[in-house]
Amino acid sequence: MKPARTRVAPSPTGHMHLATARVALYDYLLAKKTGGQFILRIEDTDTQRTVPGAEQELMDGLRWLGLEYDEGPDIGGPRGPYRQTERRDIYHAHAKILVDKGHAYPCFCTPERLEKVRQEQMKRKENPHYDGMCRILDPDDAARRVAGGEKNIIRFKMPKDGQTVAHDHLRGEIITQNEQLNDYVLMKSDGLPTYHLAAMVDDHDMGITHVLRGAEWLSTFPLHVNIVRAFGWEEPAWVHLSLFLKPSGKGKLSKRDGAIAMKDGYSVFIKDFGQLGFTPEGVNNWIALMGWGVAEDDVLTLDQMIERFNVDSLTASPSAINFQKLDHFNGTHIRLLTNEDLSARIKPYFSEAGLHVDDETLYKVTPLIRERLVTLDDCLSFASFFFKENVEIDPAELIVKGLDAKQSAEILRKSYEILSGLDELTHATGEPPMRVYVEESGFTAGQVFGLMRTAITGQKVSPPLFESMEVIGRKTVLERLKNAVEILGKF
RNA sequence: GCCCCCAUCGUCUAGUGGACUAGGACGCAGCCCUUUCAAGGCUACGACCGGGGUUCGAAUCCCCGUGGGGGCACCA
Repeated sequence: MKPARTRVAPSPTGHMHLATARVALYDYLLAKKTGGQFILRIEDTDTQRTVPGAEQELMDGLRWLGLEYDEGPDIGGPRGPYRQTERRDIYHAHAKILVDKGHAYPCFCTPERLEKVRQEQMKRKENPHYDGMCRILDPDDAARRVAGGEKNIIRFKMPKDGQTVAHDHLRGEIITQNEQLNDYVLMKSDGLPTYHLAAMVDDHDMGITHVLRGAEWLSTFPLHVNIVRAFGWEEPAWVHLSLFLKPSGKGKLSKRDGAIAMKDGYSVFIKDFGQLGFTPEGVNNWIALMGWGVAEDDVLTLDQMIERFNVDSLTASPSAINFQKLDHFNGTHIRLLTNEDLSARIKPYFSEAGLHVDDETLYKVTPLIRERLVTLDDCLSFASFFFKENVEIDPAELIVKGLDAKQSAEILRKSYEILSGLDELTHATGEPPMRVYVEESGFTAGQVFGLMRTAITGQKVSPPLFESMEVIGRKTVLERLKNAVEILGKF
């Protein structure tokens, strides 16, 4: 396959969300697979909706995911600029070409008139559309009015008869009766182009070979094809990706769903995932498989995805997002990390919680919790006690089911005695004598070890007990046992 | 309302006319392992939207329904 040039072209109007990330992922995979380039282009022609910081968030998001682009607004490239507001002249020149060729025309209608026309059409139960008032103007007259400074916009002159046959890579031919199509606006009164013109011009100008975009563009697809053909350009391969649906499957996933997801510790915004303890690997794997059919072995790293990727195996039907699957992929990829890597990744969560973490201890703790982590921040609930001076114990937790305070105290006293008799406390030295004690005492392993766990870790759930004690160290373990006995003594 | 797209387990999907008793993954249930929680292993449950064609043969091709989704801006 020839090297593909792909692009992700988001508009900086809000937080970067899942759908943008997936388009970018597939763009990236296709480009890397074929030895081509992946480009970031900012579509900021709606100056009203542009929000400060959104562009930076997009760039940060792509980098966090590991989707390094080869060309973009901040790094430049041979086909720049990569911000549409910096390409005004290009669009004006191209709009003029279409007008000169008779494929577009100036329109002098006011927004007020347009609104009135729309109202009347709706009253008559017609489809709202431009009524073509300026389409039939004499081109020379129109040109004179424009030259005279009269306010105007440029509309595309859509063919009135026949049909448009457009080819979507995943769906085949999409045939539209031209009478269904509208004379869409190409150039707005603010002097900036609409998406329809800007994207077509840029994709051509930047040598894009494959246009991957959301299926919400399918309805204006025939328009776009007509624009490209009016210029006489070769078309890219059009790939309309299936939409992401809300977890319920009811309706397209929207930015508003972010707030809902956040309550459960999830998000639809890329910026949040790191904070929530998700890894780029997990997120990539998750979104990759919504819309891309992999028969088996679906745990994939970016490199493995590149190897396996194939545009033909993308799916056309919409997919409901499923956060449980994100958890699964996240946990799986965490377990795939090396000890050093995982340690480095969980360290910030401890720091943010105000805990001082020394690397030596951390390297010993990480193997103990790695297979228990679903998200990186789970490290806090499992391992905070390793980095605290004292643990807080709920006295009620020290009374194990089936035992009274006296018996519990006895177990802990005996444990203290056994462990304090050891020169060294490790997993290997600590467990055998305790096993013997369990055997001889008649208490169950669950009772004895459960009590010790509470006393030493302050938690009912923790990493394996003896491994944990080894990390904590003999001195601290004994202190905590003693402390627990004292607490029990107050009963 | 009009136009367009889609349709396999609850969810993501494999399947491109015979190898389908329809495969995998998540979730769910059970069992094993086990000092807790996990991880891991095993097992179970679970789907071709309906109706017509085409064909010796259809999950797979065609048509019609139905359902779901998207779009109908001087937004992208």
